[in-house]
Amino acid sequence: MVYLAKTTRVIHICMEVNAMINSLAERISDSELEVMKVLWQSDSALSVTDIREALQKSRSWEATTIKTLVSRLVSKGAIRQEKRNVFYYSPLISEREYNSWATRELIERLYNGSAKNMIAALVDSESLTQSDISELREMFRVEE
Amino acid sequence: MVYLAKTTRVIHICMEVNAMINSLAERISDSELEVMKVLWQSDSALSVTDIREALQKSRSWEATTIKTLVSRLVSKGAIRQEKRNVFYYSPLISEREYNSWATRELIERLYNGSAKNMIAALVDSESLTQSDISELREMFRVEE
DNA sequence: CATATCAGACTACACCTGTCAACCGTTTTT
DNA sequence: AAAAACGGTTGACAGGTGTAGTCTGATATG
Repeated sequence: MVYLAKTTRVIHICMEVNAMINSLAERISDSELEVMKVLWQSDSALSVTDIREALQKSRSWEATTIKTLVSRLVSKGAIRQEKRNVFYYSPLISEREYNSWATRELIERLYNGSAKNMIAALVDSESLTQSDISELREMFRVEE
Repeated sequence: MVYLAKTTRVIHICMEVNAMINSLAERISDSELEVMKVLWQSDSALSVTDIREALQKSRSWEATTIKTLVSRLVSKGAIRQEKRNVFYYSPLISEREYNSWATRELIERLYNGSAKNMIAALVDSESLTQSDISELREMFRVEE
């Protein structure tokens, strides 16, 4: 994990570039992820209020809590803020990228880097429903 | 994640029971996992010294560090200690169980609970090698 | 037996995370 | 214009994590 204590502007820019190039050097925490999901879901940038509104149902967070999460995501280079009247936030890393990064990380951590091992484990831990399996079978039949 | 603010003894016992029944309510951290892996690899219980020896190559941790990790794992109910001359430790949760629990958790977190979505993502992020794919195809052909 | 060694307990400390309150300036409402 | 509401910044605090030092009692060794 990379620690960026006192980020100067320069370092900040580097982080952004970095985030774009190899998608994120730091983990996104559970709560932060909730915020990311909201941003990913929206096609335009959102303000804190927007985010809060979107989360109303699932999480009853105070506005400050969301603000904190958002700030942390900015420091991590996961999202970008853009000043209009108010700050608007949008992701710097796509859900797709993040998911596959995180999945890869898990595979590294637990399955010795072998995706196949993971899938095999899923199959024989009976975590897959019958319909999962048939869809997967379909998928692998078509894929070449 | 379950937070137990002021844990009373009772709650603590519940946690332990819980850990045994449905294998672990708390996450195992990265460093802790290294220790778990060593224990999983061995068929007999190990002392801290044994663990340290096994980790010699990969991690140059001080003995106290390992002891700390081991203690934390004991509190979490992930391993058990057994007094001989010295304490010997062995897993309470199997690697298999842990892996599939953690994988499930990731699927919940990122793929809306659908294992199929995760696998699909892996496939189209090109994280799978050609040989992974053929092995998987094999696997799904045989599975019924 | 005396000393050197070591295992285990306790403590520590910085950083991360979850959650929020207080304060402060700007914008909107009365 | 005064008051209310809102957005942003700072600070906070408890619990988790990475990593390790110190102390104390047991064990091994001369």
